[in-house]
Amino acid sequence: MPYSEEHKQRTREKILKSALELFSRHGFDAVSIDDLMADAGLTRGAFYAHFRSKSEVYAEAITSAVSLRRLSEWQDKGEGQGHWLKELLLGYLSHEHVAMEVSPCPLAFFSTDVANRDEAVRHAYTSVYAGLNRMLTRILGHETSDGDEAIADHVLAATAMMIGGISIARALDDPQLADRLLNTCREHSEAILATGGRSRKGRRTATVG
Amino acid sequence: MPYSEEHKQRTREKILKSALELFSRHGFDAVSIDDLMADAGLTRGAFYAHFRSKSEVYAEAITSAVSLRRLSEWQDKGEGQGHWLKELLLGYLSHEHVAMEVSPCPLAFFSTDVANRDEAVRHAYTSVYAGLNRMLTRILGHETSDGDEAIADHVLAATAMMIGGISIARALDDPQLADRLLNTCREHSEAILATGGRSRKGRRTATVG
DNA sequence: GTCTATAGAAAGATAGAC
DNA sequence: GTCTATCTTTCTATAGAC
Repeated sequence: MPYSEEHKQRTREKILKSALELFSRHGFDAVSIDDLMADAGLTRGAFYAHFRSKSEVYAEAITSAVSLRRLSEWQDKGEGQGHWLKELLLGYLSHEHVAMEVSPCPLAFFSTDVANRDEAVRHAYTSVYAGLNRMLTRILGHETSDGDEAIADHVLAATAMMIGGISIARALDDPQLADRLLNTCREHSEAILATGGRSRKGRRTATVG
Repeated sequence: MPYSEEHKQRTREKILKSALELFSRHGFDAVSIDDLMADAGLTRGAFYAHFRSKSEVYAEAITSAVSLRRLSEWQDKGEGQGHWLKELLLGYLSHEHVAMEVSPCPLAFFSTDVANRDEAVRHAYTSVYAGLNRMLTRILGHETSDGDEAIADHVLAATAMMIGGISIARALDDPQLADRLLNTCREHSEAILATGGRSRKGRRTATVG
């Protein structure tokens, strides 16, 4: 065959990178397969050698976007947990993230769009969301006896504030208000994560499938 | 003229009601003007006697959806503030809201979609969002000397968690996880609103245009 | 104000050459 | 694997009758 397996893999990743960028910037329906493939440096026809449908590439973009690996590396840096947490929140709730100067988080940029898509897309979103919260719970040392399947309630609340904060900031046309929103979400979510839910009655955790 | 001004107004409100419902359920691009007008009991052609474009009806749907009036009434009920707050959060972060059995909040259901639309839409979203936070700040009695233009930072953080929580819950395909998410967001946002930001350094507030 | 008819553009997905 | 060509559907917006 004239194209190596490795070449196909590289092309696939190029398409997924364009997908994350374009779907984040314009939404699912506003991006055509023409747009997507042009951004990846190819044409329409090549698309279907990699994905069966537009919906499939959307789901794959969600799954492949979140580098949980990177989150894992952070915890092993040996730096203080407080410092690590501050860095994470500073990066996530930042103007750079709103302006997409860094890789956008699909949990925030796709959220309302995902609710309107098919079951496979919603499942991909759920997996990534649960994975992120599981990882954060573990890194912060708040896991229960259920092992790394556990997600702490206060982590869910904190990530909801983070995702909500950046989503709203992106929609606002008032930079000053967006700025205040990002700052206060950063402070409050840090407080929630740092206390480890200890300030709340019954530090409840549970497992998810 | 064969149609009274009152009749036109009623038709307009019917279209806006359908717009909120359909745009919430399917997203901006997935709703055609045909769909919208059919839901309102009319046909395509009548649309342009009420709105200049699809984008305009979207912006109007955001503005007209949020009944700040209702929020005002609540505060005058004379019931304890804690009880009032609990009711608000129970209604907002509920399955009924996710399932759209009550009128959906465009701040949550439109958020990522608004970021991709034109300036008028983003301005409508910003106005409604600022108005909600201003109102909550005032009702909770945390306003500053700046008057009712003031928005308290902790209110911004709490509404971000509320909006983020319901947005994510809607996207998830795991009802159990969605349930836990709604509950923990309710508890945490209530805690943030109830303390009035007193647990945080420098209870900062500022004005917005 | 509301209707039907239509113009004009663009979309998702497939077919077949290379 | 990637290309161009095309089928088929759907959309926004306008025109003109009532």
